[in-house]
Amino acid sequence: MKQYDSTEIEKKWQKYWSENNTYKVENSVEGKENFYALSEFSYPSGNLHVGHWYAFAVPDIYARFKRMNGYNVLYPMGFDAFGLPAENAAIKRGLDPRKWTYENMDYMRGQLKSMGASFDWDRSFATCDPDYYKWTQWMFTEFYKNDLVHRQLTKTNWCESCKTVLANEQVTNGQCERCDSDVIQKDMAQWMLKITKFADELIDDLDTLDWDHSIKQAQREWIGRKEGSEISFEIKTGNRNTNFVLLHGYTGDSKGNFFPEIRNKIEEKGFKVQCPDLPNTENPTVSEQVDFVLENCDFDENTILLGHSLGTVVAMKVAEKKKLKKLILVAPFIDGDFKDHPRSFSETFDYSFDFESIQHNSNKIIVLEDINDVAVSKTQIDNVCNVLDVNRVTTIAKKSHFCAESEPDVLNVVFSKIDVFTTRADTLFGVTYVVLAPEHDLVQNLKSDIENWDEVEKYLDEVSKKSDLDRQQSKEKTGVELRGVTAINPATGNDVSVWVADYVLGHFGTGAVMAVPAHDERDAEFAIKYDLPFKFVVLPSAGEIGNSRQLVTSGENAFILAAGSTEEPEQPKINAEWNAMYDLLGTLPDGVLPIGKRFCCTFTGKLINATEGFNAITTEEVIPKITKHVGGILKKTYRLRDWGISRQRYWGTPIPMVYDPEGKAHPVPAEHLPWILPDDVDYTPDGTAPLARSAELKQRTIDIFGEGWTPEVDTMDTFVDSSWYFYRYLDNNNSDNFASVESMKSWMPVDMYFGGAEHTTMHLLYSRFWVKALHSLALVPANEPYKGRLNRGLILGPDGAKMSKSKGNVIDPDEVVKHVGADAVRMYLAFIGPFNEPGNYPWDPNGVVGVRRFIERIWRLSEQTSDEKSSPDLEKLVHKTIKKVTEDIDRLKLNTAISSMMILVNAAEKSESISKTDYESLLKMFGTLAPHAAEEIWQEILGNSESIHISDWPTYDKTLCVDDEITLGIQINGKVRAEITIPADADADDVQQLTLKLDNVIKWMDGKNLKKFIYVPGRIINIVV
RNA sequence: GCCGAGGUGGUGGAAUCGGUAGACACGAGGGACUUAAAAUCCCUUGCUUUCGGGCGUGCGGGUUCAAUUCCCGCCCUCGGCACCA
Repeated sequence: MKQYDSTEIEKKWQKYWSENNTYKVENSVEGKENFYALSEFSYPSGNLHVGHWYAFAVPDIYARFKRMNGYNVLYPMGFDAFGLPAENAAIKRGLDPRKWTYENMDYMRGQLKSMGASFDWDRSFATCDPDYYKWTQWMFTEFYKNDLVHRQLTKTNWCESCKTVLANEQVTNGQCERCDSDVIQKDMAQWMLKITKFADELIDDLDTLDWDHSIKQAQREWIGRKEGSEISFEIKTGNRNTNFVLLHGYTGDSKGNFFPEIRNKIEEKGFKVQCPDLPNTENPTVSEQVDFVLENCDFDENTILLGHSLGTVVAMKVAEKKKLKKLILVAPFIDGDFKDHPRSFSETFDYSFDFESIQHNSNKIIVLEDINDVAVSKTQIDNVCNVLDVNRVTTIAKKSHFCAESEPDVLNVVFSKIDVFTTRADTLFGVTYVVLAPEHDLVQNLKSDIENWDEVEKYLDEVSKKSDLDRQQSKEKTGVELRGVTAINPATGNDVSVWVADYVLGHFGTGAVMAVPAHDERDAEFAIKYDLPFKFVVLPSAGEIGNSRQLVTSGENAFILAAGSTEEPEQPKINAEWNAMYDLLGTLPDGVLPIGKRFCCTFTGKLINATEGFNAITTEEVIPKITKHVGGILKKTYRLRDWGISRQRYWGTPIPMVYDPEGKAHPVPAEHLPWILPDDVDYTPDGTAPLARSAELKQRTIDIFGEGWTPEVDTMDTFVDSSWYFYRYLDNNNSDNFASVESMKSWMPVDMYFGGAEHTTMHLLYSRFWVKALHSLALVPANEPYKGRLNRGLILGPDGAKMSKSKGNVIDPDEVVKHVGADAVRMYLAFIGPFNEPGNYPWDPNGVVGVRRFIERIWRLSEQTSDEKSSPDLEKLVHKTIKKVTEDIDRLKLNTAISSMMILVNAAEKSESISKTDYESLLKMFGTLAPHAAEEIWQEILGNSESIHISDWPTYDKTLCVDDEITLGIQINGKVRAEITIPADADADDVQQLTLKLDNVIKWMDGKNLKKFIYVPGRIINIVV
């Protein structure tokens, strides 16, 4: 018979399938249900490795299984072709990234075809095709129009080596995940996608997905929803003599909406506020306004002077002459350089200032800048800051140019309060101090009130020198008190001290915490070190003493002890604070100590030796009550932050935005999409965006939009490209839409999505967000992309270590295919371990040869086929095997599916012959794993004329899957001592009689009396003596 | 520290509504065929043993006629989160 020549037949059938369109998929087929199987598409790195085979060839087995089971199966393939590695590799080799990428894709397509996978190549595409990124850009502009995208000045993760911004997900332990160099924080204007808007949905909708529990859990933790309260602590600064003068801007007056909230607040607190109507507001001259203020307003060294817009010019002129406590400049300027403004102020405004006097007279100067300001440019603010030593607060106003009735950032500068986030509002009565993160804006804003500023500044300096990693690892807590600043506990009205310490993180919650050392270990540590007081909150609760931990003090300090301390607490004493709590809760606390130098209470709330007779109340009940009582709000916070997608790189989707001469951003209209990536660019990275160097892009923008318009020059994070690619397979030639609604309705959501575990909190989360965003704009029917998800494991080198060139343990699949054939490689990878559980499996070169042997045995078994029926035993085994293989492939337990086929082949070889029908059943199952060999046998040896891969899956006869006779183990006192073969439906009494007659049984019963006879049909016999 | 998954021969792994632990394969040992090798085929292969048996699914307890499987307490590995208030 013919030898099995894998190289020859694989080439032959790959050609045949391609010519016969065997794997062509229609969007719908009469009488068939659609099934969308998807593998994460690949990056065109230039060469296929074993991981690609595991990712694509093994799921192909499942796709074929579903197809033969009557589904219309889509199993597509494309390329995620934009991105850093392509660009870096291209730079290294001095090639054009475009050419390099497309050449790689051509080469890899050939390699992918060698897998014998059932991809429908007509549906393929690459994300760098203008036809594709046109839609990426279109979606982005739709998001922009619907407030799902905004531009923001943010601290970004910057990799100095890659010269680009990284997403949080791309930073591991403060290092770049690609090149391991330290990531630094850099302030940059970034385009942000508002993923946080969907944070709740992204968590809650996980419940509707058929994913592994641990993948869902990882996403939940990544999003990191915390429910708690946001509570304000007012700051007491200055004294009763503090007074305010507020100066409005051009065309303004003291009524209208000139900071009404701020004026109310000032008055509420009993401070004097003067808010004059400046004369001639429609057409002012600076001298008349300044004179008016000097004549009509009272100033002293306790005056805080605030000016807004044109009012800042007046304010500065006033400050030349008056000594002030503070000068607050909201959107200031010191020149009349306004474009397109109805009035040039240069005519009547004198822009010569005596900056030295202003500086000298003003104890402190604060400048507020709105990054979206339409009236005052960044350059104008820069000019102010260059000549004056100011505290510059850059922010986003509620309304451009700080024109809203309520401008919280202005209020914050005038009247500071500390907003804290806490999940334990029930411990509010136990707050003994408040801590700000070193990055907190207030630290700078309170500068003039802080008596020990030198010390604070020194501390901030030290902290800024620490890397994130250092900060995490430093064991000892450090911090500095802000002397002269006091916060007020809103629950008690008591003063508490304010500290700055780096154990509070700037990026979580509000960047400030209320410290409750008695109920928080970190606060306790800090309080002990700096000798801060402890106050304990005990709710009358039904906690158990067994779960409790005692707190005892020694001297002034408190320590937390484990349960079981024998210290006897003294009788509780209720003080004023606890009475306040009682009033609020309507029930008396169990008890509160300190008494003398000893404290005692529990974490769970049950006081040891508690006064009896109080109603229990839970933390959950208390939190909303206390929060409401102090005017706080219940709030959720998330670990997840908005997704910054701007990259200062060349090889990516251009962000389709342009800026008008005022610098305001506009989306590129749909008719100009795709907004083509220019190719007249020197893309060598230098930290600025390569697109800024394109003359063509600049000219194109001017030609389309007009003189003075400039293009956005950043490109998008590649995770954007891959956030919607699964739609494009459905309808990849559609030029009117990214995919037709009908095609999305018939295929989406993806039934089974195969991919790597590393994407759990990146691609998998981003694309879920993307689909939800599209869904919220009614652009797609379903609101989740993937119904099923399977994370695959990793294929390790033969030494059990991760494959890497440096370790020399890399397996080249092309080499192995040459040696044993693609079929053996596919099957080996399926056999290596369960595909439905992500484990890491070492590549065993002998193992793949063993699988090749199995393929040859099936090949040779074709000689044993006969027109006669198989022997009854073999026939039964065939049906049992069909049942087992069907169930196992369906569950993606491919390893046991293969093993049961091996058992069948072992038995068939020993048998005289196997019926042609039975052999064909085996061959069909085998064909999912080894498509080429199966096709060759099917058509060339067995003489069938149609492809085996479009045949129907074999069926099994249930009655042939059960045995008439079964062999059971016999246990004596739980130990297996004998076995017996009996009819499957044997009567229990008969079984007992037969069993007790067996020699081995008699021997092991050793003459003892039978106490109990247990017979579990089909399972076990156990004799108890 | 918190959350999740897991720990079974020399190796990958099988068997979990509690019921003969180690299927299948790799490796190893022995044999057949061969001048020889490759290939192929057959046998053995958890450890131990005085050949009766004893011990064995990370460790220690428990429940049960019976535990890899269920319960309690630990240890270890991997993954996620982490000075998260």
